[in-house]
Amino acid sequence: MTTQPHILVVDDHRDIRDALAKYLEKNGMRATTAANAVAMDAALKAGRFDLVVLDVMMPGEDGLSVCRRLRANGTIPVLMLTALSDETDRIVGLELGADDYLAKPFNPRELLARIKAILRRAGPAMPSGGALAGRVLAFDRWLLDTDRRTLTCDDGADVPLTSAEFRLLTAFLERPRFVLSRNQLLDLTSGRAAQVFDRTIDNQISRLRRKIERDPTKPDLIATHWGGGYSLATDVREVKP
Amino acid sequence: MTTQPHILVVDDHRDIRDALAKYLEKNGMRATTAANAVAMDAALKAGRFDLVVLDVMMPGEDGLSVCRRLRANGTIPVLMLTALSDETDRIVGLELGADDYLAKPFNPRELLARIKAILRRAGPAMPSGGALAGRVLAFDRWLLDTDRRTLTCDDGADVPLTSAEFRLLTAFLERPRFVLSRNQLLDLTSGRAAQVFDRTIDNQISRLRRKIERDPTKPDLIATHWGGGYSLATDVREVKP
DNA sequence: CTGTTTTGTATCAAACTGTCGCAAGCCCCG
DNA sequence: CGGGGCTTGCGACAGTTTGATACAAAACAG
Repeated sequence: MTTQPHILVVDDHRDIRDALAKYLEKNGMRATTAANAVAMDAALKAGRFDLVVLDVMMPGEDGLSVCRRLRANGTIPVLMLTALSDETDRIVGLELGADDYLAKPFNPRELLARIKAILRRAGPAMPSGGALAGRVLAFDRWLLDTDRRTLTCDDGADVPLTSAEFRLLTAFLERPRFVLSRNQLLDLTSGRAAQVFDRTIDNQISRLRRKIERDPTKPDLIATHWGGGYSLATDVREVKP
Repeated sequence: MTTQPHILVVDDHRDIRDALAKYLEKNGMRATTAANAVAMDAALKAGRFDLVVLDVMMPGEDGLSVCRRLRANGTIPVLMLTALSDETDRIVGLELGADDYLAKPFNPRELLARIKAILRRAGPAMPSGGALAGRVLAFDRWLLDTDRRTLTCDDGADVPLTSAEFRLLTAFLERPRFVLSRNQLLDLTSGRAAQVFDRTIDNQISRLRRKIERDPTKPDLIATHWGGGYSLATDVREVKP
């Protein structure tokens, strides 16, 4: 596997959450944690994940409800955890669309094995243009054709984008007005974690700005948030294909 | 799923085997049974299956051994059954490549749910060998007749494809919008692994582009993913035969 | 206003890709 | 059976793209 799989661990117990994340990271994966459904939604919106490990028993929105919601909105694989060894509960979870189910207390090695089994199935099938494949998006005075990866200006000028620029722009267009940290952007564009002094994203922002900003000196479209990251400072609408 | 999934049930107990097959058939699947590893091999050779339900404890070749063999020879999903509830056994099965594991005695409803969960993942990526046989596919402004191996343009022009070009194009058409690495493409088109500096796929992509792209200088249909591979940047629809 | 941290961008080396040309292999046909 | 034409794999080479480093400019803290 060239890039590490990214796992989102959702559990209300901090100790379980952190231990699990640490164990996954020790075994060649990237892990992010969320304490409840709300935090999970934020994380999903902000980053790209390959699988969600979801505790059924949580205060706030129930794990089963969350699972149904995830299934309705996308295809991200879900592995459910529960303190109950109740069979009915297990079946309901699977029928709601979970990909697997594990009863607590569990052996972390088994969890890892199950995660790998699911990823083996789901992994190789990654769509290319993200959720935007085949669409045409309009923002500011630009039109982005996600198939041809070209930007067309109001005045008819065609600006070609490199692969990295396209992925960066796409990350923004999927989350207009949302502030994304360098880490998140690096995750979204190349699926890797940032190194200590990583100016990669700064550079790509700079290059992208040079192509799409009216005046790259005073950026309009991509805003800098000091100490925070960047955001797309305009709305995006989809053009009927 | 348009056609019923076809399940192969491998268990040495006739009563379990038959009851399971009947239950699966009552729930919208096709089921075939085999009493041991030898019978399973015969069945796999004779028909196309979507999943194998495999008992671990069998006279003759052991279920774990069978699982390892299945995994080595292909990608068909495997769900293991066992009388033991031993955790180690379960983990070994998963690490050998089983997609899931269920301890006897089990609730058939849970088995069905797990089968569906696996198929949901494995389903979209159907085995390639001639999945397109006898069909006519339309994409962009082209029509590909997979039987006659001819490519016809909107304007009526007939473009002949070489064997390698046809296999490459087919690989893309079976997985529109999915990024395929050079390794995967080489595997799909000629079944071999890439060498260190292997420009074979680059060349074939170049040749294919010259035939199907409007402007081979600025490819529209086959997109390059820097450091990743290539993808078909358009949808594919099947034309009624 | 001064020192520190963060950001923007130029520059460079390395990695990656597109394409050309050649040679070996294959097929068809005379 | 031999020859010509096509197909295919491969090395070579030039042009892009990319990440890292370096340093100046900008933003912030007191």
